[in-house]
Amino acid sequence: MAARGRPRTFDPDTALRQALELFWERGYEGTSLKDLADAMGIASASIYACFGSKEELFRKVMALYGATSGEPPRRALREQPTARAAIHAMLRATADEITRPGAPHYCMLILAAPTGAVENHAIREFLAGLRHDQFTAIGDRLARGVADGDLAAPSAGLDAVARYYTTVVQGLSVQARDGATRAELEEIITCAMAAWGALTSAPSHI
Amino acid sequence: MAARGRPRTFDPDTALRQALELFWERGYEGTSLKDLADAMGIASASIYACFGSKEELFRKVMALYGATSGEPPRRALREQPTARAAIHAMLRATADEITRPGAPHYCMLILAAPTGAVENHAIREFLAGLRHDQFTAIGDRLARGVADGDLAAPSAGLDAVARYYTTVVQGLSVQARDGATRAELEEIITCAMAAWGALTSAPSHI
DNA sequence: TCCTTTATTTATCGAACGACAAACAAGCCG
DNA sequence: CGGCTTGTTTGTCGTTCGATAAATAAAGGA
Repeated sequence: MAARGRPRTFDPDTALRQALELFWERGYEGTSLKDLADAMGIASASIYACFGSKEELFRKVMALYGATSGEPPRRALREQPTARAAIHAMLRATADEITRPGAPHYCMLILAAPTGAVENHAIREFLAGLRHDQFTAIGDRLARGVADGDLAAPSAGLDAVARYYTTVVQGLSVQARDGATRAELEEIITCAMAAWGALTSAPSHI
Repeated sequence: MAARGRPRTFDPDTALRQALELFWERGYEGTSLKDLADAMGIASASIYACFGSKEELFRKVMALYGATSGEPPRRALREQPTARAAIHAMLRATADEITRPGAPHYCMLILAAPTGAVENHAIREFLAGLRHDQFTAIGDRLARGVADGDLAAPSAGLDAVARYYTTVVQGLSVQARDGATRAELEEIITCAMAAWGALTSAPSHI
C-alpha cells in the first residue's frame, strides 16, 4: 500500500488522455512512439515502464475511450423506454460524439485501424471485437423491446435489424470524417429511422 | 512512336494489378515499398522509374480500382430505369463487390486510409474526394428520378436521402470487413430500402 | 560500329521505427 | 545513515522506412 520507491513525476491518467488525443487524430499505425512520448511529456522508456508497449497502451486508451465517448450511446440504449426510442437516441448520441468540437470527427472503433500492416493484425481483431460488442448491444436492446412488449418480432429478423442499425452507426462515422455537420447527420438518422415502421410492427398504442 | 532504349522487362499493367492486390490487403500506410517491390517482381527503383512514387502508384492503383470494382455499382445507377431500382441495384452491386471471393472484403475508397500519419494527409484528401464523387453520383441519380417522373421530390430533401444511402454504402464496407456474409449484407440492404417508401412519395403506378 | 536512349541492378542514403539496457535519481524503511 | 525499490534519463539496439545515385544492360538510329 505504501508508496515504495521513487514516485512518478507524471499522472498516468493525464498521460493516457494525451495518448488518446494523439491516437484519435492519427489512428494506430499513424501514431509513432516519439509522437506519443512528446505529447505525453515523458520519455518512451517511461511509456514502456508504465504501459507495457505501444499495443498495450492503445488497448488502455481504447478502454478510456469506451468509458467516455462510448457511454452516451450506451446510456441511450439502456435508459430509453422503448426499443425505437433507444435506437433513435443511440444514433443521435453517436452523432453528438462524432461531431464534438475539439475532437476528431469519427469513432475510433471504426476508423482507427481498419486496415494495416500484417504485424498489427491483433489490433484489428481487438477493434473488430469491440465493434461486435456494439452489434450485440443493439441486438440485445431490440430483444428487450420484444420482451417488454413495445416491439413485435420484426419479420426481417432481429439480427438483420440490429445489423442494419450497426451499419448506420458505422456509416455515420465515415460521414463525420468527411466533414458532415451535426445537422446533416441528423438528417441521415431521420432517414434511417424512417425504415422503422416498415421493419417492425409495433403496437399502435405505443 | 518507335520503342527507343531498352524495353521494359515487366508489364506495367500486370505490376499495377499486383500493387492493387497488396494495397487492398493492407491499406496505404500498411503497405511498404519492399512489400510492393516483392509482389510486383521488380526492384523498388523500377517502381520509382515507372510510377513515380508510392503516392503516385497508389493514385494509379485507385484509378484501376475505380475502373474495375467501381464499375458495377456505377452501371447500376446508370442503367436501372427508376431511381428506386437504381439505388437498390447499386447497393446490391456494392455488396457483390465487397464480398467477392479472392479479394479483401471491403471498399478501398472507404477503408484503405481513413486515418494515418500527418505526412499522408494528401492521400486521405484524395480518397475523401472520391467518396464525395460517390455521394454526388447518388444524388444525381435521385435528381434524374425526379426529372424522369419516377420519384417525387422527397420531403426529407434530395441531399439528405443521397447522404443516407451513401452512409449505408460506407457502413456496408465495415460490415463486410467484419466478416458479414453476402446474405447478411442483403438483409441490411432490405432494411435500408424499407425506408424508401417513407422517404419518397413515388407515383403509385410506377 | 558507336552513340543515344531507356530500363534494370546494386548499393546505399538519412531518418524514423518500436523497443530496451544501463546508469542515475528520489522516495520509504530499518 | 545505508540499503531497497521504483522511476527517469540517456543512449542505442537492429530494422525498416521511402527514396535515389551510380553503374550496368539492352534496345534503336546514324
